[in-house]
Amino acid sequence: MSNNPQQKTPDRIPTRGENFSEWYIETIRKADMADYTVVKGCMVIKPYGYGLWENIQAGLDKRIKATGHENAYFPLLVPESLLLKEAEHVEGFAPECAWVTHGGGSPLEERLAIRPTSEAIICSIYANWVRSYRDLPILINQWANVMRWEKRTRLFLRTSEFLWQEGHTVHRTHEEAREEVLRMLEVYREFLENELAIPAVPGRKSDAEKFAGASETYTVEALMQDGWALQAGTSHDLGQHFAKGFGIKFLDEDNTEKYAWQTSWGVSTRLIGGTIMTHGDDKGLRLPPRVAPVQVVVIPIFKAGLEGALKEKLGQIAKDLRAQDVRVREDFRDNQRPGFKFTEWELKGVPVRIEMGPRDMENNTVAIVRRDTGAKEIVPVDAIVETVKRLLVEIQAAMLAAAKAFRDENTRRPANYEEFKTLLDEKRGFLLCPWDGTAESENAIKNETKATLRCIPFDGGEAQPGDVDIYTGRPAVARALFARNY
RNA sequence: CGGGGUGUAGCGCAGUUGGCUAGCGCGCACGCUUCGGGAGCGUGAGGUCCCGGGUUCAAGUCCCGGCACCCCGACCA
Repeated sequence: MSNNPQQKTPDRIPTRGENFSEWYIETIRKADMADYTVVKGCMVIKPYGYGLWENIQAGLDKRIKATGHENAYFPLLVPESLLLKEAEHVEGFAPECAWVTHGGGSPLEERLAIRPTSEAIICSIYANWVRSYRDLPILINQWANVMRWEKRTRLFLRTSEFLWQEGHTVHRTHEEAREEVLRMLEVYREFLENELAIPAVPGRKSDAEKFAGASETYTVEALMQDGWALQAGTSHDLGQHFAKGFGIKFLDEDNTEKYAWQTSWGVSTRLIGGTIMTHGDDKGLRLPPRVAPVQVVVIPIFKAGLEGALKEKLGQIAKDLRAQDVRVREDFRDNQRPGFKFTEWELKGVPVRIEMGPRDMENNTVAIVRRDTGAKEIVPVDAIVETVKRLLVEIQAAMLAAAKAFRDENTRRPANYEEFKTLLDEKRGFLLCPWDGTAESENAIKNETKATLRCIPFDGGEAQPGDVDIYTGRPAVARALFARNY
């Protein structure tokens, strides 16, 4: 629906400045990552988007296993009676549940929720598994789809069905559970930083923003290029709430029966949206090399009579790179011109492009172009592997550095509420300010400015002497990060 | 679930006070010439005009009802 049909050229994406949200959607679709389907909020994750997800999965799965967890799989359907066992939990999730009411043509005796998250089903099973303190801890993760009936959906950021991993652990003591919660939050933070080049801020959620049924929720909050915050991952201290609701009890060493302590933690395909909004530019995606489905694309510049020789030469280069575990795509299509291919692969965010044409053939060189800066260098063929490997590392580091700089520049400390509102309207970004710890203050700010309390950061979240709440003026108990959020 | 907008070829759109065989650009197929930053020419394929009813000699166009999607708000990983 263009309001300016005369000037809108097909197949080009809007700039981020013109309309960030349109830029986001168009980039995803033009880069061929995802598509809409007939069911509202249910998207197809196309191979290129799924390839990114697979790389995210691989990197995270490795870390989850390295911290002692195993994968398992629990059922999709949750009997309503199980969902009802934890009061706050059901209150939080019931409104967005999809229900199965019929099976094989007959009404079911009890309707079944399609899991919006798996605490209920998993806790009901854990209750059977736990008898003794010797059965603990239980350290299980699952990769699954979940469904939440969202009123307003958006590719990758908020879809009715989405993919995620959810860790569900059971512990003997609260201390052990708390360590687990913080350990996994740190896994997320480190993963985001080192794989996705997203510098997220770890911290604790306020009571109002907690997971339904948790004692405490911890989060890693990222800042998108439009100044809106994105909750990138959460880790919950579930206390004994679910253990009590589902009867997860064990006989401890001292021969007394005790309720277990639990955690859960997850990240979702939303990370794909976060990666796009952190790094993309007006040419399209920019994918961090470590997770890019294609790290290097090789493109021949054909000249009559040289097609075969160019393909052979580039094929060998691709092979040499693959031998070093570089993910390479050869674009040998003869129905597209080089310029078209350059644009297309830039749109798809491939970190490095290698071009070879007649001139290079003659000189035994290639042109290597990096996606993040556009810088081009001519490199002798026998230096390609080394150059590419160096560039992939450099690009990853440069992307993280740029994202960090952006986050830091856009984290501000308003001196008073007036400045808070002005900064929010004019600059957006993170606003770090003293908070009195009450929902009253938090809600008032939310209602008046649409900024929510994203977290009390681990680093910088302590109240300083003399700090007073940015809204109420009462003595502050912490410094909290506020932002408008996705 | 409230406010606004839009539904015409795969995509982006035009279509006059109701009128003839529903158009244009891009893309797609085929052919030739091309290829170092979105190629040119030629030929061609492609349509339940969102759905259902109504008015009319005649509906993409007017009327009524429905549906879907998008944008803006309230709820959320």
